[in-house]
Amino acid sequence: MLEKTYDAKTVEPKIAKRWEEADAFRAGAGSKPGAEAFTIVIPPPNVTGSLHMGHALNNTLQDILVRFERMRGKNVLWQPGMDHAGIATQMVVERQLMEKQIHRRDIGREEFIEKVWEWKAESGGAIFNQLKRLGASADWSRERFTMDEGLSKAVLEVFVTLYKQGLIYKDKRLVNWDPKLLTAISDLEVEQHEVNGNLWHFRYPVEGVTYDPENPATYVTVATTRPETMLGDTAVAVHPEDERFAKLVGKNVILPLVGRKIPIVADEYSDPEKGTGAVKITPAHDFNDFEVGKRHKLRAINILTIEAAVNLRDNEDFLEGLDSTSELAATIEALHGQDRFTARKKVVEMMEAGGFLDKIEPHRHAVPHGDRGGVPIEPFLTDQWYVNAAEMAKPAIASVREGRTNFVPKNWEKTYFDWMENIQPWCISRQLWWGHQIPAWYGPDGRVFVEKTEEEALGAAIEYYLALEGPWKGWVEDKLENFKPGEILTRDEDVLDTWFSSALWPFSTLGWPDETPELKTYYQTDVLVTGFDIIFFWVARMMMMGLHFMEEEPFHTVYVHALVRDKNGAKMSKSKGNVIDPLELIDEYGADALRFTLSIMAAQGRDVKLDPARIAGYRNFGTKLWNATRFAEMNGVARNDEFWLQDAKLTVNRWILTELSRATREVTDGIASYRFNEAAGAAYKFVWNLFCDWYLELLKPVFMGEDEAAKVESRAVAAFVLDEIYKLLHPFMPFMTEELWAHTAGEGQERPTLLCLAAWPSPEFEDAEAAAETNWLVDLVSGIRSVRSEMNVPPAAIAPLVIVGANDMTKARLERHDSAIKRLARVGAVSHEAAAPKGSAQIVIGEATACLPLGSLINLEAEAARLQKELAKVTEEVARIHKKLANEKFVANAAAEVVAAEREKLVEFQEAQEKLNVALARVRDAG
RNA sequence: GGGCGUGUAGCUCAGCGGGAGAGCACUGCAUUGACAUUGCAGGGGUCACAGGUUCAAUCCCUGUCACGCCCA
Repeated sequence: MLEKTYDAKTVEPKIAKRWEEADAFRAGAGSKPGAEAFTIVIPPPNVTGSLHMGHALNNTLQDILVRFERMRGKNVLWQPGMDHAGIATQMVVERQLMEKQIHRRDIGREEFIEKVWEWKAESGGAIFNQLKRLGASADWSRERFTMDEGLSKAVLEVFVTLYKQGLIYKDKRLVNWDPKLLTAISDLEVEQHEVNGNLWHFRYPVEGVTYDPENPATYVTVATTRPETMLGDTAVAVHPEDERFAKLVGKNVILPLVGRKIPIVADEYSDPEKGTGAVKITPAHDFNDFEVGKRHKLRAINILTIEAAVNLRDNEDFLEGLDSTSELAATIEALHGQDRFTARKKVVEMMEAGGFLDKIEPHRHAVPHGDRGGVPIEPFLTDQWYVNAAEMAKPAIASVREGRTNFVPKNWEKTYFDWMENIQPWCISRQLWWGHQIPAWYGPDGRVFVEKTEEEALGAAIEYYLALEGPWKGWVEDKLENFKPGEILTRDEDVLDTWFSSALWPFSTLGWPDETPELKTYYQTDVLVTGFDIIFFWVARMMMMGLHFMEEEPFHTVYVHALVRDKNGAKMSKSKGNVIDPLELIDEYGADALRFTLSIMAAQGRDVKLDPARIAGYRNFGTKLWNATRFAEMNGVARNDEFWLQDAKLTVNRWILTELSRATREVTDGIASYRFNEAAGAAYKFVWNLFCDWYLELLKPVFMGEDEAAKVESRAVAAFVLDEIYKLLHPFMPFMTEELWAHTAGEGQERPTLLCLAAWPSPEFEDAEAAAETNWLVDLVSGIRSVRSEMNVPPAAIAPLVIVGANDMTKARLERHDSAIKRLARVGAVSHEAAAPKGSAQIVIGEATACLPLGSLINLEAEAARLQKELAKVTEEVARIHKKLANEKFVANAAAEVVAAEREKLVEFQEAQEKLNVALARVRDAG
């Protein structure tokens, strides 16, 4: 016998163990030979990560698909794994070392990387156990990590191939530089933060005239949000059509504090409406200025160190072309080595002291911040490696355009296209230690050799230098003769962006570049389930890499789910303190309740606002099913393979089987079309509102009755329907359903298979007549209950039921369901009369009127009011439909079946109207 | 500024061309028999606003207002 309530805490670990021991999630588990493959690769969580609500939703949806397809007999692989999260992981380990006062540079690269692996072995991948607690049925035996040997091999292969194809190259450009983490980051890793700043207005004196702050003709005023960058200014730009400055174009101004002569150029970048209309140009420290600089062949003078401190002394770029004046010396003395924010204050002070500060305006603007380091990023001129993303995007755009890969919901395509069509070169090098070190080696003259191994690079280098009649030939020969070939090349220190390896995930995890059987079977994968926030980071890049190296899209469908927010719609964030920990929810309500809530709320195109009260509600749903099983068990419901469902005779049984078919179709279609909320909703309604509320209630009189054949049939049917319910709910509530499945195997019997490997239901049974009859019964019972409640009839009171105007079919139905009606509607003897007895409450049901002679219990006035209200409603309907049908245009234009349906409705409402009129007259008579 | 999305019951949300729905909350009644993590019954909505298309609009189109997100 089942316990009274389901205890998730004890059942979940037990079931998890059972799955594990059965190896139930192994790729292809339970499938027939030659079955169609179904593959999902997990969006690899960060090795430093722990389960948050986004993961919970993401993995619940994947698990639903995977469990569903597994039960449908497909050869399923859900490929799990993690990415190495270059910056995040390095930060974690560095922080640990700092606690021991160790900087990574103290121990060197090799030892540091060892420390990272140690950290990973100890605390990395905690998220997998959390995913298991959620019930995720991935093939854990195939877990992959982007830094694994195999995946690293794939990274090398891809890098070298793309380099040789000219799609990866090294370039000197402005990058987003994180001065805290000391690495370049990609555009996508930059967040814009609105901050309160200032617009400082500086006056730059025009060359050749005496500067006079009172005379605007002697200077140009520029406005800037970053005063310290003025040290690197190499021009002032004005709009070509701005007449105010027309005469100045071509002249020079003298950069205050520095003394550099810089030109005034005409460039459309300058916005006459903004600031003063003139803008200072610092090509080395601003992306827009960099472009202006290119157009006007301006110098780019870098005046910052990698830590974003001012760098002037001994800075050749800066000093070039400057006279060593005392002003310059003072500037260098005051600013060299100052942090950018300190320097900003000082520059402003010095400008003010020199009379060059015009005014300061408060100004709110967006400042780019690194998403990991959290400090403002610096546009910084460095050498980095890039992928020619524009070229690789072309086939990836075509795939979506031509429908070989589809976004669900479709509107995300637009986001994808917008980004892909304006894509910038992808900066893939990072100045970190943790990651895939770039397979590039530099020769003595700086020439780069890109190969998979150092040996190959060396081979290529030797071949190159020996063939070259130049100064390095002898040098190389010397190294070779003295057994020091290792000194010929120096490896590039940088590593690759983590997303570079993640982009290979759908095929690198399957063994590529080797031609493994897994690769052959499971690529192309089927659907990628992910949040919209990584469409750019990840989805787009997988598309590019998959198409380039596999010549086939990595997946045919991208299902994009929403964000999980708190119940007020706010994004969950640590700073707001509104984060809900899914593990706490699992502890409190069980994994099934959390999963069911997330899936029933996962409507396409809308965020999930999660209120824990909802989870409690869906936990109750589980309890309901649990108790339904318990009830069944108490009444001898058990699997009976000898009973042939088509032989069922009782209307209730034929009805529930019909409804089961309907629910099965709804759940199946819902999952298959990624409408998880509809699938879950259909299952919920069927189980609670049909199976529990009506079917089991209708069986009670059967089980308490004398008809043994009816009992045998009902036990068999109820057992069958429960089995099918477990299956339908299994993708949503895997733990409880698996437990119930095992529990209901039958005395001393075992199920031939775990539920997670059982065959998905297929709807077959249909009996429209049984369905109609049961609907009638439900209407009758509900009607009587309503009246009783409104008349305040005590539940214990039993009234006789008198039927007026019943036809033969209704009479037969009343007889068939006699005991059920008596029990559920709490009525006594059922009889037929020509007219309603005096003092009756009356319920119109089809062609008949059901009367409850309540005698003294009835309040005639209240009953009259009740009937009046109902009559008013029906009359309104009659009028509405009447008007509609009287409209010739409606009859002429509307679909024939719509018109027919309206006519039918009209007849029904008119009948009800008549009956109600009679009933009302009867009540008034009695009064 | 560009793009995407959302305004439906007190709250959270489905529905998206032909009779306004769910869960929670609320009100009344019910407690030895599957389940109080329950049952039965009930109250509650000019479906943001204004136009338009249509025989018919919560649903389609246009505009307005409000809110959210992404990109500049």
